[in-house]
Amino acid sequence: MNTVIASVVVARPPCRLPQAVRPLAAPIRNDAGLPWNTLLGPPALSAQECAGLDRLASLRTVAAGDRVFAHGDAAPALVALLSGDVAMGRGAPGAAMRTERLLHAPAWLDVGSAWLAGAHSLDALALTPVQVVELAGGPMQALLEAQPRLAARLLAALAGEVRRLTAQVHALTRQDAPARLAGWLHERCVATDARADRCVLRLAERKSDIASQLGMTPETLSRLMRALSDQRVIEVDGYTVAVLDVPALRRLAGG
Amino acid sequence: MNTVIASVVVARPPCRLPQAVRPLAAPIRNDAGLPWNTLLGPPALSAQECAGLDRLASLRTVAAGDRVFAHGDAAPALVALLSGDVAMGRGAPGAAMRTERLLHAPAWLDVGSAWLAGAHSLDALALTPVQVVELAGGPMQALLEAQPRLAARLLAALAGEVRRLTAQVHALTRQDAPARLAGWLHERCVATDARADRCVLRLAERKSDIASQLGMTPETLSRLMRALSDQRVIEVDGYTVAVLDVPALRRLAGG
DNA sequence: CGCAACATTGAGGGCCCTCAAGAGGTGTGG
DNA sequence: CCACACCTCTTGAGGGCCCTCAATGTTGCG
Repeated sequence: MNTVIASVVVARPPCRLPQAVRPLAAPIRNDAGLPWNTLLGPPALSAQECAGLDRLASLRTVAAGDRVFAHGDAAPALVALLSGDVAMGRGAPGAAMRTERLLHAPAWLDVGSAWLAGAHSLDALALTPVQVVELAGGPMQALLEAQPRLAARLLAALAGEVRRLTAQVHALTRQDAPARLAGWLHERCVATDARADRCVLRLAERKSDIASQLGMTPETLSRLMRALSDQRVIEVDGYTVAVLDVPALRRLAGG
Repeated sequence: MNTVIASVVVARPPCRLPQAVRPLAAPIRNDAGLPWNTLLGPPALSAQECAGLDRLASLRTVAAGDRVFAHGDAAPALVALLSGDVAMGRGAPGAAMRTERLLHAPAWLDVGSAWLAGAHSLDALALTPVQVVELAGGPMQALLEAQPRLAARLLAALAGEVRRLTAQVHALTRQDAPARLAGWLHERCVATDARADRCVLRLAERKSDIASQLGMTPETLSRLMRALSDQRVIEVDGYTVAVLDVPALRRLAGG
């Protein structure tokens, strides 16, 4: 008998998102403008600055289930996500990757590594068909000399990453699982409406991905959500979470 | 009777370090050159770039036990440590602060917040008499327009922070306490001598600070060190750790 | 209808924290 | 000089938090 080990691992989306959170197939932007202003935040860039970035930009598409890049890969360029969803994490190739962060376009995938002449420190896995833009490090450095104001924007982008990561380290070392979940929910509430005492959140990702980002297991997340429901702090219906008592969340988060 | 609440809290070093790790009183540099090259790494800066930074630099001294800055303070400037030791962490004023990171001069204390027009996200507590240099954000931005190459150096500094924090988040969410300790020791060995199978480390900080940075308690750290000793992977004598088996450390760290 | 993926719930156990006591080292005041 | 206070580290006992494993329910798809 011809025993051929033919288990070719077909690249495919690693997960099936429930209908409720499945992202609508976002139309790929084919019009001229790349979303620099969204990536770099206000104030708006000058036309000259946008043109400079456009000239350097190199587009690439990645199929769902493939990696945009892998940890350890040389990182010669800044990488930003133009369309689609990407999970950042680390895992052996072929094996399931544990998501440490989930990004929806538009967003930077790696705005730092290129400056160190180093390697990406995480894997980036396309969850949907994905389009990314890359800005080669060397030409980018030259562009900064012509357009020095761009540098401040990139510094701000990196500084934001530092702030986010610092907060995450603090949460992981100083807060237990209930406090981390309360903090995560509270942050989302504030982002929706800074003053309201109640708000409604729609979860845009699988609960197991949320758990993974919070450094806990899906089982623990489920139990904690149940506990918050029992305390009447939230009401959970599938992927819709109604927050009934925002101050209680802040209290539970320890702040 | 005149009951005067006279318990003035005298600012003093919050801890007593054992002689073995107590830093030698480093002479304050009063000579002209500020250590920009050490802070920003190779290649060396041009004389013009150094002069530009010198012009913006504003020195400040902080007594042992005082805060260089507190979390939530407005951060109008980049802050670097010129001499002394500083513990970064978060804690109520007056209360004991849990160290999340310990820095020895020269090093950046906060190279990011100023770009966000935001606030420091951690407290910085002087453990020894400390001298810091501050570079105001606005003038700094102007300097970058005159000296665009400086921007790349600052981007690299921030990118390094991002890489370090990303690794720390990964360790905290994906490794248990023994693996984190093994990884920490292994990293120090590699920094000392990349190829050797054994090396000797001198701990430059209290073990409780090491534990705090690794997200565990001093008791757990002590037990783990004992366990590694029993396995003949390391030998501990006070603040001297002799690593007998570097590959075993790498294995225990899960990589 | 069967299958696959995700979420939920329960039982059990291991890791690590908390609390407490004691040893060793360092600075202070008598 | 020496007793004492203070800080740190170590070691042990106990317990709680959260992970692991397993079974079941739900939803979407072929």
